[in-house]
Amino acid sequence: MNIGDVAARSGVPPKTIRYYEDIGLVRPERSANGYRAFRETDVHKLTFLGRARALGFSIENCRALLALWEDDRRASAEVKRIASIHLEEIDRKIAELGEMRETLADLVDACAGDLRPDCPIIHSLTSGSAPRDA
Amino acid sequence: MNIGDVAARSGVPPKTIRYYEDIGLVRPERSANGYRAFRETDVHKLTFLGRARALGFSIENCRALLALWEDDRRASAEVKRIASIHLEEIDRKIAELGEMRETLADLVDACAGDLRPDCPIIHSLTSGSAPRDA
DNA sequence: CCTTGACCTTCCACCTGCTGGAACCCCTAC
DNA sequence: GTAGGGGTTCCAGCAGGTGGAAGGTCAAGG
Repeated sequence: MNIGDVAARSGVPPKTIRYYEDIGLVRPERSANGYRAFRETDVHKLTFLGRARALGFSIENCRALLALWEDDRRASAEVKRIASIHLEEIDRKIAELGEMRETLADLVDACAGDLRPDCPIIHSLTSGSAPRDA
Repeated sequence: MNIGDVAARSGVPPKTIRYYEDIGLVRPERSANGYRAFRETDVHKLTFLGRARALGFSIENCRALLALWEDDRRASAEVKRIASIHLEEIDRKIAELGEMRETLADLVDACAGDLRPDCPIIHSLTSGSAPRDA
């Protein structure tokens, strides 16, 4: 199977597949003409990678998950551990973005958005106070 | 004022300040010895930048906001426009992370996390089905 | 006067995770 | 034979810094 077919079937773009080979996530064979020759398992691997990436797992986590995926004698605890840590990280990011959102929404709300130069957003970025009062 | 003092007062690390000079966000003078010589306004600018970055504004948005900050005749509408667009982007990111979180939380929840190899997380990444039932 | 240590300078490499493009090869169809 | 749609390699670049090496500067202490 050529890279284009694999890309179509796994949903991972050819460029990305080549990159994944580069960093050792997949190791396709080579045909006589120099083309990468993928097996069914490679398609499965890449699909797996695509899903893991879509859940926000880092490449390094993907590498670990892939190893566990390939290991019949894995302990599900290890998978759960990786996923839990990642989940916490996502929660942290959501919290961080949520705080940004709150502050920013308040500022946008407080700004008249007209032709006058006076602007609570600029003011807040300058002096660091949120426009809670006023 | 030397870069260390400015860093301490603005909260922006020296390395980052140099980088900001590199990309033209600040333009400190130079002392006879070659050291960067910052004025009070540079401290204010960097503080402004630090706050804007903390709110997640991109460097290019920061550049635009800085220009508006320096323009006495700005229209607050322009500031609000930039902030609103950024706010929408944050909302999109939060939504995206929220979806990841949901899926991942379900998976983590469904995983026994013991010594057995059977794992809904791995299974979901393999076959694409969430463990809604079971 | 010399040294020590904390500054400062520049430049270059690295991080994450790809993506775009150039220059080239291969294979099939017409 | 030639046009097209594959494939290949390698190099550069995105954001937004960060780390480190090699070296210059300056104030204080011996």
